[in-house]
Amino acid sequence: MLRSFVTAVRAGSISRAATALGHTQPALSQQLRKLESVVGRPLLYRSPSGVSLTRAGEELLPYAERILSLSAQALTEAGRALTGHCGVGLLEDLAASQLPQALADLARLHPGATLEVLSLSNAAMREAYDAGRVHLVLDEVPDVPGPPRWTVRRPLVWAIGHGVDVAADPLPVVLFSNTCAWRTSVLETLERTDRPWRVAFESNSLVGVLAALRAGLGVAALMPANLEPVMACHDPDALPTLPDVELGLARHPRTEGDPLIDAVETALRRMI
Amino acid sequence: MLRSFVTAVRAGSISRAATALGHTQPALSQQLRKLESVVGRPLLYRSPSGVSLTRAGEELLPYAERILSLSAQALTEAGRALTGHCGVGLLEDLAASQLPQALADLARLHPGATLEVLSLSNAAMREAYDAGRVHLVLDEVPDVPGPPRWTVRRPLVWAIGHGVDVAADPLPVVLFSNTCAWRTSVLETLERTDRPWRVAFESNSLVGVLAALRAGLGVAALMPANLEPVMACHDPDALPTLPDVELGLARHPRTEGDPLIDAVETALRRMI
DNA sequence: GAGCAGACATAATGAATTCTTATGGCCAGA
DNA sequence: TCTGGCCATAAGAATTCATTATGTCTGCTC
Repeated sequence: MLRSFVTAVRAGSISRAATALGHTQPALSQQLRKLESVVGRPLLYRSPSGVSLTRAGEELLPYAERILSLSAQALTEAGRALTGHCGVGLLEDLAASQLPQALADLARLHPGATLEVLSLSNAAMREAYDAGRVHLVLDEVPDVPGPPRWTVRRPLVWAIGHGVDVAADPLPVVLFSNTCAWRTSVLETLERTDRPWRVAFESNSLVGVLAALRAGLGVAALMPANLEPVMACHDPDALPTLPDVELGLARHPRTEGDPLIDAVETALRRMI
Repeated sequence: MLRSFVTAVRAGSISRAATALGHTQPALSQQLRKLESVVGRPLLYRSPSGVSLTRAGEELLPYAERILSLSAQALTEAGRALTGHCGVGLLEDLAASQLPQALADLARLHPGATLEVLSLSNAAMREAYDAGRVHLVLDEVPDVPGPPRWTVRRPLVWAIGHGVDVAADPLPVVLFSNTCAWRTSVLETLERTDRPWRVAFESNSLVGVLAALRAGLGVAALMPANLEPVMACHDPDALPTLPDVELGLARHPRTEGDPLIDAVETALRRMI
């Protein structure tokens, strides 16, 4: 039931979620309706182009994801008693999401294991990976320090700073100043649509970008997980649609067969 | 499925859990068996006197409780957008359990509300309650500052300090030094069974008691939620069985009808 | 503007899962 | 030895769940 909800939101449509889950569209449609009757209010806006979250849906989503991740971990890991150490390198945008919390849950389930999450610059990340201090790296595909074992595509969305006029000309844009791989693709998107823009603020950390948004300095491209609901852009035509980003996971070859690293890897794959 | 597990553990037997959930004993028996097949290892020891936790069961239990509490809250509270303030007074043994975490989850679901959890001495608690700074108090029945709206009975269990010999004569006992209502009932139990004992350590905080146990200073009576698995007493005949404690919830009359206080109260009732 | 494609809703049938009733085994206490 | 409490198992009944088959709406194309 919660799985249906989360999948539908991620897929953007009930039909796609249904095929993703290996079911039919009416089955998902019923499940979602039932979930809404349990909650007592609608969770999704239905439109001929797909579904989008209502206010109540936005509040439920993080809890649903947390519950699913806790369940999956508790049911598959309980009593396995893994030990060892695992270093995980994350893209900063992912490190700010609820992914580290889920990793913390996993660590608590295995008191004999230590788990370390860090997000570094590309160069430092590669160095830590080569040195064997970081065993798993989840990052954008061009930047992963090794052949990706699997990849996922995630969308980017616009975040509108507090009080910012979307129609402003030129458009004030808040950017990551470090060499973020989608920095260029965002700017290319703006150029291609002949939209005048200016750099309103640059920061080399996500919290800096979020602070600039809260201060109303401009708009920025973020992953949905880092988007505060009040900053969501509700008019799809106001700004050009952004390209997806492709994330990939690299695993250090020396860790092949390590049960703890296996567990962390499948946890990451499940939660991303 | 998880609900069956948690209820069975709390009830101490599958049959009692079944009636508590309004089902029959074979139904629960099947559910638990299925859960065990999902996890891949046994969660409960079955005996003609009831059930007890295996190692894997002990690990799963806190996660199961967390998942259930998150689900219940997310499904009933999503989109209600409560505001206001609620002060909650807890018995120290409860404040150390996972109850505050669940209250924190509730608070996160209502960004417009503030929630404050504190545990004070009986006198200070009553004063805060009378002054209206604390709106809900969950404590032992003799100590609640007002007529309890509902009560629950919870067992006490023995915690064996690290390396302590249960057969020692006299038995070294670690006690709360503040006027804990079950201090006397524990000592009465020992007296009644003609078991010689001595006070090995007194502390006025739970962390002090736990530290003394870890240091191997003696045995102590705790609520099961605060019992670290390694300290569990596995031989039911080694020490006399302890009486239950009766907890009650008092609610300040001025808060009647407040939706936020309503939500917190039902959350407490559900999780205790 | 007619037709088409994609997306969601609804209704009814069929398949699974889940619960119940009925029964048996096991251990403890009288 | 008998009785009562507890758990396990088996088979039928009931409920839930998913599928197939439609219908409606919107947006897009010609």
